[in-house]
Parts: sequence; C-alpha cells; structure tokens
Amino acid sequence: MSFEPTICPSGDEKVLLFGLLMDTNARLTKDLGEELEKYCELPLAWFDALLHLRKVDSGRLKMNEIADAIVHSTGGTTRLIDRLEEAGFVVRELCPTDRRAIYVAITEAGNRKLDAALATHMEFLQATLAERLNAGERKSLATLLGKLNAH
Amino acid sequence: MSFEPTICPSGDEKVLLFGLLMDTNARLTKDLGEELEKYCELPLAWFDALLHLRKVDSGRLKMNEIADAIVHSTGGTTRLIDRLEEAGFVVRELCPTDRRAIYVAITEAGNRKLDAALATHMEFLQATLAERLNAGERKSLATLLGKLNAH
DNA sequence: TGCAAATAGTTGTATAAGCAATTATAATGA
DNA sequence: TCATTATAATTGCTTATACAACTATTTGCA
Repeated sequence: MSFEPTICPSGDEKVLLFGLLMDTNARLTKDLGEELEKYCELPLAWFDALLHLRKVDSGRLKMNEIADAIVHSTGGTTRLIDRLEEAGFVVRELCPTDRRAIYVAITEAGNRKLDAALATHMEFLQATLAERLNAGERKSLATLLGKLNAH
Repeated sequence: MSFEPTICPSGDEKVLLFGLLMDTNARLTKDLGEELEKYCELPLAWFDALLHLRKVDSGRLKMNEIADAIVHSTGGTTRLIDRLEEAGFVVRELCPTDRRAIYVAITEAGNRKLDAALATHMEFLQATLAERLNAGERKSLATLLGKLNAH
C-alpha cells in the first residue's frame, strides 16, 4: 500500500480510552432506553430531564439550567419540555424576579412516572453495573468519572 | 408536600453512577464533536465509523459489523455510509462469498481525513483526559469501562 | 431438491435535536 | 437616563437517526 497512515490501527492509549467511554455509554444508553421505552413508555431523554429536576430540592430548574444539565441546545430543550408538559410531567412557571426566565417544575404525575422508571432502572442497573463491577470498582469508576467530568 | 417519592432526590449509588457516565460522555462527546466539526469539518459519527474501520487490519467491515460497532440501527448505518461514500472516505465493495453482504472499506482519502482528525483529537484528549487523570487513573478507567462494556 | 425460515441491506416515513434568527427582558455605562 | 449589549427562551428550518416494511440471498431441513 502506498499510503501510510500516521496512526494505524489507532493504538494510542487516549484514543482507545475515549472510544471505550463512547462505546460503553452508547451500549448502556441504548439498552436502558429500550428498557424504559418498553416497560414505562418513557423516552430516555424524558427520564434524564425528570431525574435532574428531582435532584434539586426545589424540584424545579430554569430552562437554561436544564439544557445544561441534560447537555441539549436551548432550542432542543424548549421542544423537549413542550412534550413533557404536554404529557403532564412538568409545568412551566413564571420567574418572579426575571421575566425572561421560565421555571420548569416536576409535577406529581412526573414524580410518579419517575418512580416507576426508577424501578425498571434499578433492575437494569443491577443486571449490568452490579453484575460486572463490585462495590469497590463502582466507587472507583464514580471517582474517575467525576474527575473527568469536572470543568 | 402530600406526595412522597420513593427515591428522592435519587440518592441511589447505581443511579448516580449511571448518570455520571451519561453526563461525562455527553459533555466530552459534545466538546469533541465541536472540535472535529470546527477544525476538520468531520462529524463525530463519521470519525467514529472511520476509526472502527481503521481498527481492523483489513480496513473494511460489513454493514452489520459497522452498525454494531458504532451502535446504530442498520437503516441509520446505510444512510451514514451513503454520506461517507459520497464524500469519498469509504467505498462499498461486493462480498464474493455472500451476495447479500456489502463490505465497506476506508479509502486513502478516508485515511488522510482520519489522520487529520486524530491530530485534533489528540489535542482535545490531552486537554481533557490527560489533564484530569494521570496515567494510572487512565489505565484504571479503561479497565473498569472494559468490564462494563463486556456483554 | 425445494420450501420455509433466517439473514443482509435498503427504503419510506416519522421524529428529535441542532443551528441561526427572532422576541422580550435585563444589565451596563456614558 | 437612555442606548448599547447581554441574556432567556422560542420558532423556522434542516438533518441525522430509528423503526418498520420490503427485496434479495442464503441456510436448514423434510
């Protein structure tokens, strides 16, 4: 062959690590998404948004905070919240101190749906995370990902 | 509050770990995708497909093998390969032993493009992976993700 | 041998997400 | 104070992907 690629077959350690992260996430995400869709009729993106809302004590976030949390564009987040609101899982609320901003709050129906999804979720996670990694390994992974995620 | 969610605010260790994996990947993927798009005009999905092709000695995979590697549907993969072929980075080749199957092979132009992308990639990875995790941590992370990725 | 079932890939269609432009409001500073 | 700039969210439009239906080929088995 006349052409000689500089990195072939891409044996670099960092490339491989990043690829592994992408692959692992893609597979787990796909599997979990199918589980949630099948047993809860809940798209993964909805689950993700609801989970971020529940994570905060107030149960509500501004549009841009959700967009950042779920790593979507603001436009995409507007449409996603439209659908969630249509389904009754969240409501938009006016922000009293900034009339540009919109709060999105999880509803009681949203909380119930999330509870149901978490039940499914836990089975899935048991069958994947806990089966493949012991407690120490899970803790290590969380620590490493936390470092990687810091910005 | 009259309603009491069973898991609130979702303090379960496995839920948090999975969320961390999703978040970390989403952020890194988004950042890398923007880098590649900006400096190489190469969509991340193209990069991913080309990388998987280069990983194998023959530089070619069947459609279903690529679909599996990049975690796309077969339909989505057909369209993705259409675009890559249109751009000249891969070619479809007939399979001599099975007339249903199609080989996709990376071209010389594809290899050049991937080399350019890997240069960008390495800067990005240096600025993220290597800056946040030392060699031992990267190795640990790779091992843990490898276990998690096994199916 | 020949028919049923499985497999590989493509195509029609629907949808979710990104980007850029737009509107509305708030903050800054001359 | 008023004009400029920045910020929050939405909307129009484009595109990438999934899903399901379809075609072509191969495999298995009676």
